[in-house]
Amino acid sequence: MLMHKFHLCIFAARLEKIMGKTENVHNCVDCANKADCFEHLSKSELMEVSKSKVSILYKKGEIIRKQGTFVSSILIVKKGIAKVYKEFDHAENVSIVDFRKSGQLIGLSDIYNASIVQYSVSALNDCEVCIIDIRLFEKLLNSNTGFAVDVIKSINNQTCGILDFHIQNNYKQLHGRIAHALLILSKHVFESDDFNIPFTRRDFAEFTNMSSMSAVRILKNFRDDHLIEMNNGLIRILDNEKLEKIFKNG
Amino acid sequence: MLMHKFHLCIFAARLEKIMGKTENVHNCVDCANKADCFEHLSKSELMEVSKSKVSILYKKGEIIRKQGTFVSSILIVKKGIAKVYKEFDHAENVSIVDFRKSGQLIGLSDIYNASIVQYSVSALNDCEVCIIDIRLFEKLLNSNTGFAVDVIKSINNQTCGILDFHIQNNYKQLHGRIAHALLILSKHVFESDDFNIPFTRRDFAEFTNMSSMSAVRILKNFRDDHLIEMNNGLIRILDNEKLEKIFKNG
DNA sequence: TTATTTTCTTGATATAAATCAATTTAATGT
DNA sequence: ACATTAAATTGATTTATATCAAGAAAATAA
Repeated sequence: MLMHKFHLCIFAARLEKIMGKTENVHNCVDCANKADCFEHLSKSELMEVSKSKVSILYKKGEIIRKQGTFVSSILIVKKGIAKVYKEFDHAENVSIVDFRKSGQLIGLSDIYNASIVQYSVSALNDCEVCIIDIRLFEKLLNSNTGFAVDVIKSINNQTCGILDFHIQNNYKQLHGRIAHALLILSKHVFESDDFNIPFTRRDFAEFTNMSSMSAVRILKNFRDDHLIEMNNGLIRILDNEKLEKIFKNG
Repeated sequence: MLMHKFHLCIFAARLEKIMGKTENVHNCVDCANKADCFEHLSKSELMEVSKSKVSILYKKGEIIRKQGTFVSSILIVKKGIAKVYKEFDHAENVSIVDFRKSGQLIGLSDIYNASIVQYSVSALNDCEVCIIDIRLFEKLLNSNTGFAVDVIKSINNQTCGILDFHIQNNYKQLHGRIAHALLILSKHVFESDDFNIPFTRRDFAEFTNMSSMSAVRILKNFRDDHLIEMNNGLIRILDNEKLEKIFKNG
């Protein structure tokens, strides 16, 4: 039933694009979830974005963008949390690169760089995503310095954290890695000490580069030691300081 | 003796800056090792860079930029190869992030991002480095869209490769990692199948995140199997295909 | 040059983490 | 509500890699 409703939504959005409807339901000018860099666009530039963008709903687990396809757009997460991940060996192995939430951009690293999508993206929970033609995005970059500067800011902000996470991961052993992941999730992704989200043991494993059995064991350790609580999907951080300590000590 | 000469060089360059000398020996307009993004600057903009930049010589092993200090400049490698690395636990542990060579920029990821230097940089061999005030760099970004676009291009180009290397590293075991490192060094850093450079076993270990003993063992394996040759500092790749295979199979 | 420190090398041992295997629990589709 | 598939769990075993230790070689300083 829900599935059905969902497909209708996608269909409607796609139809809108196909039909060349010039007025979107959601107007970029008044959008509350605008990415930071769009603040520097003029009203007319925003109108141009409004006219050419589409907004799509993705159901939990759906693939939003597939590694290896041609780059054609920049995405902006409006609702939900998207998971950015790298596939290896024909998707047999996966490494989660980052998470993106409301107001955050996806695909910035493809601009003027690769014509091929470098990372797959899927919906961790139900997501609403705005899709902007990359040619429009690049046109705006070429005509608006304030915008370009803000895009540089966004890129640096994103990659700095990601690279750091993965480099640190290399240096830590399992307990430190899971502690790190929990801290990142609570402080930067969900921004709360408890979060109810379909974040599986496997996601933990793919985020921290370990086997899912190891992730299970360590999460169990943490639960036994009352550092966290885990009940049917809800994760709650009970002892931030101890997690920080475990993270720091490797 | 050489040391002495070197210190004089640095001193001269620093003196030049202090004295406010308006003509540098090396003029940015005619510089052959310009970073790509400088190609889009006008002659007057390049003259401005020329006037305010300094060119410094660093001896093999010297620290060019130290993690944790305040960001004040963007660096351009003119000669030699610089090593960008992250320090952990008060520099007891180190992870090499990237290498930069002639025409490549250092510090792009700090622009409009962190006020604190994120990675240390040292000279792998003798280096000549141009130092540009970050305020001038940011001023140019704000006034020249072509320049901003080229900087985005450079940033994406750099970070894409770095992130990929480190994510893949997490997934591979020792042989695969060393093979990967050798391929990166020969194809992208030194751009030759043999290179004579002070690249120690420890550098290999810090680049691929393993103990230096493991690096020694695996390099020995590779030498015994005639995949590489190593004699007093010279490294020569003998069998690219086999290395590729080892890299791919993990 | 000799002395001294650092890096390299190798074997033996310890340990962390993956893999294998088998069961339980939860999620999903019909 | 049932059947089916997928995810979580746990113990036993194996494997990869780090650590320890001690000597050789090389680089650097005196």
